Order: sequence, then C-alpha cells, then structure tokens
Amino acid sequence: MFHSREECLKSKRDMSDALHALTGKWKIPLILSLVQSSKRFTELQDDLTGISPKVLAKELKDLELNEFIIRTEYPATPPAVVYHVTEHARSIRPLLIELSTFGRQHREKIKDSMRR
Amino acid sequence: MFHSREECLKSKRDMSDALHALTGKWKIPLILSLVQSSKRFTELQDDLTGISPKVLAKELKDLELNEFIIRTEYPATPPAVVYHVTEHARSIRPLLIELSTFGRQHREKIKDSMRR
DNA sequence: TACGGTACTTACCCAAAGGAAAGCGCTTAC
DNA sequence: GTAAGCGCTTTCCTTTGGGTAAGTACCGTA
Repeated sequence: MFHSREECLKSKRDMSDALHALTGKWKIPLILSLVQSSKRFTELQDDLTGISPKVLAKELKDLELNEFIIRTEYPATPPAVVYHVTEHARSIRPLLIELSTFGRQHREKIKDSMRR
Repeated sequence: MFHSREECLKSKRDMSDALHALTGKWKIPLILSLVQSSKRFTELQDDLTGISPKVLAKELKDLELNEFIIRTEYPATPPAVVYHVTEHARSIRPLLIELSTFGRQHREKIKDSMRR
C-alpha cells in the first residue's frame, strides 16, 4: 500500500473521505455514546455535555446521511425519537482503535520532547 | 477497548488528539509526499498542486512541532532547506491503512444506497 | 545595476464550523 | 389556562481554515 503513484492517489481519496465523515468536534463522541446504548435527543444532549441543540440536530442528520445511525420515531406523547447505530458504524471499530493507539503514542512523544 | 466509562473517556481524548494532528487539507498529502522522498520547499509546492506558500509554510511548521518532519538547512547559496519525515511519522502507517480501508468501504456503502 | 532564484512573510478576504439564546408546535399535567 | 417536556429550528455571532496577491531578505549572475 502507498507504493505506486496511482495507488497512492486512490488511497489519498479514501483517506480524505474517511476523515471527512469523522472529523468535527462531536461525530466520534456521538457514535461512541450510541454504541453503548441507543438514546433519545435529550439523552444525547445530557450525555455529550456542552453540545447545543442546533449542533446536535445537524450532526445527527449528518450521521444519518452517512448511514452511521438510524432515526426512529415512536408515535407517543410526548413524541419519542430514538437514535441507534448501524452495523456500518460498528465496523469503524478497528479504525478507532488505531486512532486512539496512535493518539496516545503521539501525546507521549510530544510530552517527552516538551520536558527537554 | 471502549468498554468501561473511564477507558472510553481516555480513548476519546486519544482519538481527538490523533485527529487534531491529522486533519486539514494538506497534512496527510504532505506526509505521504515526504515519505516517498525528502524534498525542498519549492519541490513540495510543485508536488502538492494548488498549495500556496503561506499555507505550505504553516503546515510545515505544524508538522515539525508535531515531530512528523524535520527541517534541515544546508548553508549554501541560494539557501537550501530540506524537509524529511521522522520515524514517528512512519509509525502512522497502520492508521493510514485503516483510514483508507474504511474510507473505501464507506464510499461504496454510500454509493450503493444512492442507487436505490 | 538590474534580474532571478530560494524560502518565506504580510495583508486582506471568504466560507464553513460551531456556540448562545430564543422560539415553536405539539401534548399532557396541574 | 398555564406551565412543562420533547424535538427540534432560527437568528446572530465568533473562530478557524484556507485562498490570493504581493512583498521581503539574501545572495549570485549577466
């Protein structure tokens, strides 16, 4: 991987697509929260401390478009809307593991060289 | 991983650190270009078509701070400055592979559901 | 003395991301 | 009939990322 010129170009596109779907302040926290348990709008607002309803609504729409989550409405009063993750979202696990492994290594590295 | 509450919180921090170091339009393309061969400022400008000198200078400083690259000045006329990647930058490879694997899968998934 | 190359910096601009605060349509509870 | 809960939307604002164009300091060459 990343050897031939065209292969590298394709990979760049793949990588930027992946990053595009995952970057932003709330995407990964949202996925992780919904992996642990499906939740309603207000439960997510409580779980992700600091998110505004506007941003939450936008992020949820975005994650739904990217098929990471599914929005289900239950006809009840007061209206009940539950969000839960898809299998596609669960398939992100190995990537998240690499991401956090590297992030940890990276922070250690930077902390180390700060000390000197 | 991602099971207990605190473990999940730590991982979130790790992941956001990793993303922070990698997001942006030019970071990964720059690293990939310098993995293939060390280059000078103008060579990078030519390789990454479309990048402006201002943004290139900023990204290079950023990558240097994050210890992904090293800037070496050779006393010559005209001045010669060469950038090359560190071992730390090379250690990012498994992450990039996961990133492009997921990106490819994701694009297929979305294309698929567009067709219907 | 003017010109060109290298490695940038400076000043200005634009668009997208995200935050704060308020409101809205619906319904049940008091 | 008024308040409160739910799932949002709307408006306004600031911050950040990135683009364009021009300029600068330092030489060496013609």
